[in-house]
Amino acid sequence: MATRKVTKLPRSEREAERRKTILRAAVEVFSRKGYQGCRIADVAKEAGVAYGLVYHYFKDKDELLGSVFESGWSAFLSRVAAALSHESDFEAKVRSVVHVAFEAYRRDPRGVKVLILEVGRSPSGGAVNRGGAFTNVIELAAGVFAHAQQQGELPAHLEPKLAAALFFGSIEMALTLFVVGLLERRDDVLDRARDQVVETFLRGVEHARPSPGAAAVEANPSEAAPWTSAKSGTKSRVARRD
Amino acid sequence: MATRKVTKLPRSEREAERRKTILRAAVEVFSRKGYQGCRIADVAKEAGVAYGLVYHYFKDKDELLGSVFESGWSAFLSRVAAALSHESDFEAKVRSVVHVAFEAYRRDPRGVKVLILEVGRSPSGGAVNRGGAFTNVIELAAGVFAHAQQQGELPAHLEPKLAAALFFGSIEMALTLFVVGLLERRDDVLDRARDQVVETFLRGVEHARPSPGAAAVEANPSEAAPWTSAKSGTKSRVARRD
DNA sequence: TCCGCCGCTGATTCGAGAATCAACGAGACG
DNA sequence: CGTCTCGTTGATTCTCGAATCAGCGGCGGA
Repeated sequence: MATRKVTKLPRSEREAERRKTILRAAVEVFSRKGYQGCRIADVAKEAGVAYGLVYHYFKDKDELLGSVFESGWSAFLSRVAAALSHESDFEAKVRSVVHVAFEAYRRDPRGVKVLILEVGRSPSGGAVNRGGAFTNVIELAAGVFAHAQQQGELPAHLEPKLAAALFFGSIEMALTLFVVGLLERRDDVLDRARDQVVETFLRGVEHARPSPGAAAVEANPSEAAPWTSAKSGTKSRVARRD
Repeated sequence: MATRKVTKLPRSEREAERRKTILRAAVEVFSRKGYQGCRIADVAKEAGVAYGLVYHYFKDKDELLGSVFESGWSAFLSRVAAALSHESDFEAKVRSVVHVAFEAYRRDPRGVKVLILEVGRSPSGGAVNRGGAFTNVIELAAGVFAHAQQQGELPAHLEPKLAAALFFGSIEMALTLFVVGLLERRDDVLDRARDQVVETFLRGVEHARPSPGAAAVEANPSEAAPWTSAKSGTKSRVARRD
């Protein structure tokens, strides 16, 4: 968007730029039509380039979609890894990973949607090793849980891989609520949801604590039930376009 | 499987039987190749019928796949509803729904895989109203949670829909572990996993209690860590073929 | 036993979209 | 300023699978 052809870029940079443009367009189309449903022609049109150019940058459809997935997923993975390395105690780690996931969604709902809707779902034949990616996060997280168990921060009888699955399953489905529009994509809603995910995972539904500052809200009846969006007018209508 | 053509059935019943055969075949192929990836020819071959017959029973591909989804999903929904109506207190409801889900997986892994891999994931254009189905369960469960809140069994500050999402997200991802082969599909593993799902959801990872009878196991070192399957030969290479 | 209906067959048709390729022209380089 | 390179174009070709349809034969009824 920003750079029109006005700015002269050296050959190589212009090329890399093109490639990224196509990749972005692919994410866009992919998020609308799904892995199998999208046509190369759509991607080309979305990117504003000729049909054939897509094949100049990517061997075939599989490679294109593979790249889309790859770049999104590795970005997410590295953010998660970074978050984990910044924190030392278990609760903080859990909190920061959830934070990363929600932040990613806030930043790029489309991209997250693509990842959510495709990871681990689709025929084993596909070029993209989604199954492998799925396995990776699960095992990364499982390592964290196993470590927490050794530190005595977590009951020893839990299976770490399963704990990891419950963790990411919660995050994924929570984000799915937003993706499908059951919850409104609004900052305050996202924040409270994030807290509830963390609390429920750590302490269970029965003992989940309210979001920090929720007490204040509790005292103010007019803002009492932010979930049910009493006054529809406020921000409402976030530009739905998924 | 059981009935060959030996047993003479009245016309109408034979037809209904055929229809079911095709539906079953569709589930099978569908679970292998995915919604978009499967070809009608595959379904016909799998069912052992002529290509054209598929079109005799189903208007087109979409209707076929819609029926597959519909029948599986409605069966699941009614079991869930039944389970809910049998129990009165909150914990029991949670436990029994998880039980239903795991039981469904035990009975028909392929079918569950299809539901898991397709529900809520795919372009909104699809004939099947998967999104609607997804919304349905979430809202069914949300009702249960809201009711529990009124009974004081659950903190009032939780958003019921989100709680429902966390609940089903946990179940789904737990089953996914089995579907992709990260956990072995064995009765004892399934049982323990089921308990851990319930416990983690109700009380959180930090306070999840061991499975009933785990204490007994705890006392017996040889059976100590069934998760990590000390003796390697046991689990290893689960016959990946989903 | 014979007739006619209709469940069933699978080769054929048809369209959609993936992948190719020959040609064009803008920038690089002398 | 001319030429050459290569990014770019989009019509063309080719593949693959959805949907059709004309006819066959098993089954039930008379």
